[in-house]
Amino acid sequence: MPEVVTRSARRWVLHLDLDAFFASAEQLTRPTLRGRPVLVGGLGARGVVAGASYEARVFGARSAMPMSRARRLVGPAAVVLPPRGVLYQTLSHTVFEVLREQIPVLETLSLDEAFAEPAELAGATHREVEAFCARLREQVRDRTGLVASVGAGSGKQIAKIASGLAKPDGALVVRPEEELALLHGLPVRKLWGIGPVSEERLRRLGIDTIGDLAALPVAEAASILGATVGPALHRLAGGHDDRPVVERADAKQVSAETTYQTDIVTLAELRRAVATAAAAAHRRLRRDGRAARTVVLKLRKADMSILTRSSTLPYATEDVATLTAAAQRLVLDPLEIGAIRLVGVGLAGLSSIRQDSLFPELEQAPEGMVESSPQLRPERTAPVAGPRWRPGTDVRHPEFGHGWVQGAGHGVVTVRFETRSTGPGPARTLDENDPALSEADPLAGLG
DNA sequence: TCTGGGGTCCTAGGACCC
DNA sequence: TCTGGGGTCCTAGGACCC
Repeated sequence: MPEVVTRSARRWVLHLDLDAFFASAEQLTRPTLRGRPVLVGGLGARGVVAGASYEARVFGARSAMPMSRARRLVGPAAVVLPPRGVLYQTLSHTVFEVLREQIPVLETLSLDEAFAEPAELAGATHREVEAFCARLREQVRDRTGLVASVGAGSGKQIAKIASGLAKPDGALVVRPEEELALLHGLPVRKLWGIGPVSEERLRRLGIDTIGDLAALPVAEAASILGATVGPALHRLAGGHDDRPVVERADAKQVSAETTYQTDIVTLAELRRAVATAAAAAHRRLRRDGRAARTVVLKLRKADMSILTRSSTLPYATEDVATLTAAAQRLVLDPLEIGAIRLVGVGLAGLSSIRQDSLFPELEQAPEGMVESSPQLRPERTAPVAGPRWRPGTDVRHPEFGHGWVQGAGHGVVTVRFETRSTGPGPARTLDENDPALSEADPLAGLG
């Protein structure tokens, strides 16, 4: 047994969170959008908000809200854009790189959040931690143009709560002697791990604040919230949080799912949708260089209930035909179970069997040519007879440079020519068939 | 006007083995 | 003709996170 080092040094955990990340990334690369209410998310009838700028939040728009509702709240000034995942991933990567230059161990939670426990802050004073956080925020802003808020405290829970309170564009370092009072005054829902169901269950019992939860006997917390989660949350509510900050492990599962504009009602349609989802999930599997043993089919019915079926193969494989066939064997007939709005395929039981090949180009064979029928429109695609250019698309013009489509229709397309460094650019209306106009890489907007 | 997509972890029952 | 207990794997569902 290694010797246990008892440290009297005060522990400081940081939580960094980018402010309105998706919307800010749009405003960064498309200067015209700065100061305007931006909604990022699905554009179709079943779309939801993935990110809302602070200008849009003023009207009550929020993440996870149906886009139609957010649109109505914000009104005609709303700028609605499809997500540009590549851009967000690239910016996120840069932000984490900046952080890693000073903090070697980083626990990323998502594209826009990370925990850190800088060794140099062990035993630091409140003032020193504040200075450190200020420096981090400044560096993120200087190097990426993005605004991050930072929270700090003696553990992950308090650090995360602090960053939430620090938003927008702030930092909050909670003194150890102030933690309990801060924690106990907050509603239980603020505790990481208490969602709508647990919140309601606690509310019925008159437990509204984190302080109320902490005052409960552990056994009662366990009976309300579960034998594992209950005691864990009870400890957090009492301010006990010694969970370490560790690098994220490899993903345990990859998946791909699509909500369709109109419900799937026939077996033939469902089979095509499963093939599409399996192919997309397989692309992720291959990108990660992994093989999968378990295939999970996920169906969301029209009533929003979720049905899953899974099957485990005798060995892990990266073969798309084998994995797709396994998914197809799990399919249920919509005529029997009812209309289906979402189809997903998950691949689990992952192992990294990828070996370096002498002839890697031989493995770059084209994807299985699986296409959804014209009737099966995923949420993200344009209407069948829509205009040639979709709003939000990145484009390039040899004379005007990089830009993005603001609107299209009636044979013309309006393009805003600008990037991060140009400042607000001019809008030009061009013929939709203008041969000089071509689709461009979203990352060109970072120029 | 309804409710995305990508994940993690927990629970509980049954099969199967020793 | 009765009867245990532990461990592991698999499956299905559900809560929760951003």
